[in-house]
Amino acid sequence: MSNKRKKLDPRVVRTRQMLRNALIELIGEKGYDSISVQDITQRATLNRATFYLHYRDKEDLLNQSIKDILTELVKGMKKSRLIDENITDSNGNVIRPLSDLVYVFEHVAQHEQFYKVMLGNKGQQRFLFRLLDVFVDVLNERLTHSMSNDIRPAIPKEILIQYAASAYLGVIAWWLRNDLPYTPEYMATQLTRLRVQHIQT
Amino acid sequence: MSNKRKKLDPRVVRTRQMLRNALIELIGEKGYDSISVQDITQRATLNRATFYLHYRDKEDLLNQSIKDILTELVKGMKKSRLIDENITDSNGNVIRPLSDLVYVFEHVAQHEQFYKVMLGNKGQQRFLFRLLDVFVDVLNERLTHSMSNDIRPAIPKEILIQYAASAYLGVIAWWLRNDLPYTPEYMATQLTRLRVQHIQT
DNA sequence: ATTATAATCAACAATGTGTTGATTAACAAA
DNA sequence: TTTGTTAATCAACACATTGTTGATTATAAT
Repeated sequence: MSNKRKKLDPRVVRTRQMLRNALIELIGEKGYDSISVQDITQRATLNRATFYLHYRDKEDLLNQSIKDILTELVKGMKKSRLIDENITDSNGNVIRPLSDLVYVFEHVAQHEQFYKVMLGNKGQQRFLFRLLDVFVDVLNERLTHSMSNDIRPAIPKEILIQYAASAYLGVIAWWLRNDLPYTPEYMATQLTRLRVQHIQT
Repeated sequence: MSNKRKKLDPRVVRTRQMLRNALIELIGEKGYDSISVQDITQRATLNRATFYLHYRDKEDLLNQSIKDILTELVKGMKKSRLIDENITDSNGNVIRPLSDLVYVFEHVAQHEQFYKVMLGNKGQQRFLFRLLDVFVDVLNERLTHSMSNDIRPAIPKEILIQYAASAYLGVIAWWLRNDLPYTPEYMATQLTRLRVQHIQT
């Protein structure tokens, strides 16, 4: 996560981890709004004053957590994308999923609780939109790389990207709501299939 | 909106409307979380006690507003959908948009401030998901009506629906963020085009 | 004009906030 | 193991927000 010039007191690490876990738990239970700093420290079995030693308020705590998770996601996707080719066979059928999409689902599965809460009914919309931005960026890169055969009537690129990025997000949220009923590979394959129908790889 | 057995004191109507407007304004300004009942009544130039005469808390106030808007949306979409045929020409090209989609964009434009706030960064995720459900329901109806030519490899219907519904939602949110750069008809046409690429009308 | 009810106002206990200063506990390095 | 450093605890603080109350004023309907 965050390297602050080599030194990091284990007590600090422990405390922050406990606060974050407590926050996520509580958001899932009663929603972000009705949580007090008291609630968080109580759940984390820490003194309330300790909280203010690390974070300005619960807002601050949440933002830190979001930042860490998304940094990991972006890094992982970039790494996965290096090994991407041969998505379709000679008939244009999808034979394997885009590897960065697979990574996304694996990453989400690994942080299931966090994503379940944040992409659920009681989550924070800020996170949802920041995640959307990650997908938008990725799609933007892909689309600028491959603007070849334009057969279909022109749909503004921006709309196309928003369409697809939101669709990804929605499918992921559905996957979480249903307790990950399919494997990451399977999910990524479905999205890849839907993708090639309106975006030329 | 809501007809409560004919009688509705004009003072009540006025008060509730002022409270709702104040809430939406404030959500857009500083986010739902940091709003106090005091803030709301102050903005609405009403006494704080008056608030509790109408709503249990700010949660309650928000839920009422959401309910009213979505009821109007669903009703309008149902009405529009009665006049739906001849979407594509003989070549399969989209010549006009699905009429209920046009209505959606018109409705959103009419309540621009509300949707801008609720589908923006500081909005409430609850609303987003309830709106998503509206789209899911519509798509579900459509898909059960027309399960004909299955050429492509099977993608679970539920995934397909979540994909499309989320995509709609995302495009609408984008449209709002960019201050409605296209007409409702144009937007609906784009979505209709994207639709026919993976869902057979 | 009279009756009903909505809105105002001041006051209330209860809860949460953010901060402080003093104390105890845990860490890292010699 | 001892020692200096820093993290965590605890009690206490002034302050803001909450939800409710009872009495009063203002507005609507007949």
